Amino acid sequence: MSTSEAASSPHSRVTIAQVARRAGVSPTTVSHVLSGKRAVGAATRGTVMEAIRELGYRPNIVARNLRTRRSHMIAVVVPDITNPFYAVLTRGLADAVDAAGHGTYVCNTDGQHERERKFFQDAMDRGVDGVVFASGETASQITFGEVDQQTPIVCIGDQLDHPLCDAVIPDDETGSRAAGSFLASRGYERIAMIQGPPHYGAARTAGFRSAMQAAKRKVPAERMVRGDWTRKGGYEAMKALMALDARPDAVFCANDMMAIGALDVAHELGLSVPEDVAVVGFDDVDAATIVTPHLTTVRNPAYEAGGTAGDLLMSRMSGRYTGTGRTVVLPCPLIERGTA
Amino acid sequence: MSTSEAASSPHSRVTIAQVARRAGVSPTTVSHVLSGKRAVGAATRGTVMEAIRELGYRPNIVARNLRTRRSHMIAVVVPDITNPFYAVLTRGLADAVDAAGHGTYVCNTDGQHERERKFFQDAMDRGVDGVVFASGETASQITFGEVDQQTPIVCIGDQLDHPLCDAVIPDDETGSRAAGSFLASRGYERIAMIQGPPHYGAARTAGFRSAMQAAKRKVPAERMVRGDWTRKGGYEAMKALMALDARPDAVFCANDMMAIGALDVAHELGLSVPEDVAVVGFDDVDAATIVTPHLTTVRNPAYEAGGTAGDLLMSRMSGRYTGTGRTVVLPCPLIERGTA
DNA sequence: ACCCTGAGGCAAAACGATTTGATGGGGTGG
DNA sequence: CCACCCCATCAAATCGTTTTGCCTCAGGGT
Repeated sequence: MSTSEAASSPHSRVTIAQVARRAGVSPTTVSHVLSGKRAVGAATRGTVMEAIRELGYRPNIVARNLRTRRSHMIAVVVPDITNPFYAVLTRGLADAVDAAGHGTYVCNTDGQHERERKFFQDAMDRGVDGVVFASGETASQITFGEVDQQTPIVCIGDQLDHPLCDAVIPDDETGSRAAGSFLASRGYERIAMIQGPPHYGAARTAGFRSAMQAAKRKVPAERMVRGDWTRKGGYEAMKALMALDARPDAVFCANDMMAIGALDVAHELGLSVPEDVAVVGFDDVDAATIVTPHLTTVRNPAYEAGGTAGDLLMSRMSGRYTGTGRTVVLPCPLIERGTA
Repeated sequence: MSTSEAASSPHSRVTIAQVARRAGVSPTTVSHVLSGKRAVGAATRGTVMEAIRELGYRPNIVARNLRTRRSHMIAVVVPDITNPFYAVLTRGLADAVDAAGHGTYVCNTDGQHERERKFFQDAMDRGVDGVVFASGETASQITFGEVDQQTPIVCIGDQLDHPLCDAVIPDDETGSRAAGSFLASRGYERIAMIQGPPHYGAARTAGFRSAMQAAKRKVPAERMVRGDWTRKGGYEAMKALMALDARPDAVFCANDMMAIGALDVAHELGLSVPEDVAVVGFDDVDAATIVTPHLTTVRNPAYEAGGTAGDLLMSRMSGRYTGTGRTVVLPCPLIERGTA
């Protein structure tokens, strides 16, 4: 009894050949009714469909991938999925490509170059159809090695030199300029900035500087300090700032987590925000509206970035676009809330 | 600097056959030096390695997967990767299985049954080596259909009836009891609870009730309200609670986001926490230490849950364990902070 | 001398699909 | 009635590995 029916064949999956035999046709025909790549007679199609249903046939995707050289899988390599920014970005990507039947393979690099390389290689070996690279600002040639000319890559937040990979970059500079101008227009005089670590977040620093210059605010070196993107780093940087002789009356932070650390200091010192000191962040993570008062910040469009990355990828995968690397820049609007 | 051989094959990848030809051996031998499944002479091995290096050979993983019926890929299906709890869980899983060379394929279901099924099917079709299911509390038989007896499944937060799939469940009940007892021991009298939606989070409610009974606190029905896990839901539930004639002096919330919503209400009403009203949450998300005062809560060990899920999976995949479904329960310790 | 064993290697058969070239059959127009 | 073309179908090759069975050659024990 076990040979004849579907449910009774316990562990080996049904193959296309079995369906074909059952329907009294060749495997080719079954394949064609499934893919629709060639016409199949209505009667035959019916018989085949019937057989498929009866046997509970499910195509073996691995075999299909081998033959077609498409995996319908996209790798996204990020520093840490635990970081809300990257989680949202990943979700944006997933939503964008899901409809087309693509899965997303997530790689956490912790920002380590070694792991970035390893995962990139791994993704290539696995035959993913595309990779979106959002880890590290230095999407160097070295990371990718000799890029397989076939599989598209899109870098988020950085522009790779390679002509065949697209880039989506949030407009950090304009956003930061807006933040700076806003603070100046509010009448703050001694405006400081907590930057990212050396070699990181250069655009945010540049935008801020440009705004200060336009507003005729001097920014002495001691008012430009650095943090390591974390809450703790922001806390320490703010501490240093508040110990200055000419205490800043406003602080622009290169990301929200550091801004939250800065607010910790303000609370600790009994300073009221924004009266005694204003704070502006960058990213607009969820936590920005959890802290009190709600954080004024610049929105970093993570979800949209992931989405457009997916679109760029798919336009190349489908062959709809072939050509030199495109760059789409996303606006980063200022969001006024309670801290400035 | 580029190797002349590797670069000369412009777009088609090097196959094992080419390596074999170059080394003057058969593909079989190359495979054996790679896998070590059979002994290979030292000299031959040297020649082969050399050829591999020169040609820049990388094995085609898809082909390997087809033959070996292993994909070294694990699917994790969660409601939403954007939710910090699941992000952390996913990271725990990824870290656990990465060392063994397994990738993680993330599926967002938004809690919709339909998507849960679809992704589960999809994962199976793709030939993943295992799936951890952390979406929905109702990991029903229906979701899985007739489970392929081959590929292991582990459910997080729920115990599936199926005997062959393992479960890791955070001990919600004990944790909630601890929270309840704690509030009682602090002398709060009119203790309320904001539960999850109907049919969800039953264990948390049960633990709380048990604690109330042990502490001889009556909990009238109007003090047991429901939210939908969100901040907004918590806000509204808390509003209702605070409008009661006998206003509660302590509120246990079934998760942190609702607790944060509850705190919003307290602030809005000018009530001081914990003097006027105490609040305790559940989960210990990052935001718990961002809100002021810091949230007293019960820790939900997301990272560990993901990790042990990975371990359970791997022990089955390797054949180290075969047998009926195991259940490991993880403790949820109370973390005292500022709101109670 | 003979058997047995283990090491080292190869040819060929899977794995389960897709794709290509060929083939037969039926209609239509000349 | 023939030429022609299109539709439906099939057999066989292909994708790039792994794995199985077999062969040969050496060496050691009896």
